[in-house]
Amino acid sequence: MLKSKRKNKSRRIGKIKTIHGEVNTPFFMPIATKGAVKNLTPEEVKNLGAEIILGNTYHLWLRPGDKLVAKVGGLHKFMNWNGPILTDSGGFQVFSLGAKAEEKYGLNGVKLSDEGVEFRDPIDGKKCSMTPEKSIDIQLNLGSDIIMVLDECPPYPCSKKEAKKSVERTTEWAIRCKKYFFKKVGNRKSRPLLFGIVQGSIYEDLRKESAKSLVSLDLDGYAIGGVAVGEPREKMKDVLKWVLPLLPQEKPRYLMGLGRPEEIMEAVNLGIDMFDCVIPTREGRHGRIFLWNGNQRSKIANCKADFYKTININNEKFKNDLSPIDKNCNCYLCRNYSRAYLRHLFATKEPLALRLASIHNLKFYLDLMKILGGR
RNA sequence: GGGUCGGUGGCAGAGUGGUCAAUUGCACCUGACUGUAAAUCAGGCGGCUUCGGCCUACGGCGGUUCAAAUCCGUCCCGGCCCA
Repeated sequence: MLKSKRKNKSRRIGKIKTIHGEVNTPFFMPIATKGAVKNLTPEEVKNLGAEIILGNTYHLWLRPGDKLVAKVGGLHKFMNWNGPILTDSGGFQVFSLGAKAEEKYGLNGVKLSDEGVEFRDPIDGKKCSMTPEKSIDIQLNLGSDIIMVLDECPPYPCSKKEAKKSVERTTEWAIRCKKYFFKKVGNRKSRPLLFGIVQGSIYEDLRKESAKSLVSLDLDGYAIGGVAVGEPREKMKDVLKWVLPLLPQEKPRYLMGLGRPEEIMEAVNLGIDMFDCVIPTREGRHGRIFLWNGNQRSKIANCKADFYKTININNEKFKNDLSPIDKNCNCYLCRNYSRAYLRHLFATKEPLALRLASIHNLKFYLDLMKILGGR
């Protein structure tokens, strides 16, 4: 499925086969949590160079409901995206809707047990419970191409005791997911892929234990989760160095939720194939724009982190700046509009600002992946 | 002309003797954002500072008081009512 090329021994270039077609690695998945990449049409996302997107089990289960999506023929049809879709399992919401959210918003968070997770829907307060089997069911109903097992993503910092517990639970849940998945899928020739998620916080033995037990399950691919949750950057690199050698060469590796461009570059160089992150779209909506910095290709080839910079287009200094956003970019925004115009759109809260910023930042990320993949 | 209510920081609008350089909202400035409860959130927002304070400010001027955005007099300006 995957082969490695180039001088850099760890860096890999290959393809992943899914029901909805092949995807070239390394790749970045724009995030369509609720069945839409915010502010963009699927056609636009595709034209920016995205080959695969990510949807979320938890959100789509609550709204509009996986049954409805199944009824109309799956998420692809429902949202009019005919490329591959990876669905996250809902495990991350255990983390993101957890204790911190409770503190901050005064809402009930989540209750974890060996059986599964009990959530309270933040929008209407309704109690919902998620189990490994339910997560698989939902993802199958959505028609996902790459299904993630339900995992427990602990916050940072996390005591070793808690991290150990979460690894054990994540492994146990992965076993249940696999069992249930194949019970449902049977021997179908064309079936979704099922990925495991390595946890273990910043503890070497736990990370390794997690990776080994998941690898023994012989899943279709492996993700590394529980990173970029507040730990020091060096720790994240350590995690990759501990885990990656234990993962099978021929199977895809997915670094969940990452990241900043230089983090992605570093991770690709260490042997990661798949990424997803809200940064380009969310930060774009907040006015942060990613810009290429000169000879980006050679800089990336030389692993230099200064191949890009960011600006906050809201800053006053751009008020009268009639120059293009990024003269090294040929996206719709950069071809047609000035910095002053984009700033004006943000300042006056014109929705077009969000679209243009999302288009540009996603193009930046997707172009980065092309360069990293030698495409 | 008479009566009446009011004039507060870019705007709106609190405060009605000391705890007021003055609540709050908007605007403005800056920052954060990593498997999206996120077009969100946080901080700043008179000037100077050796960071302890100092100076100038609640329409103008003049008073009362140890002390006034707050009380009194007067003038200017605005809204409403009566002639």
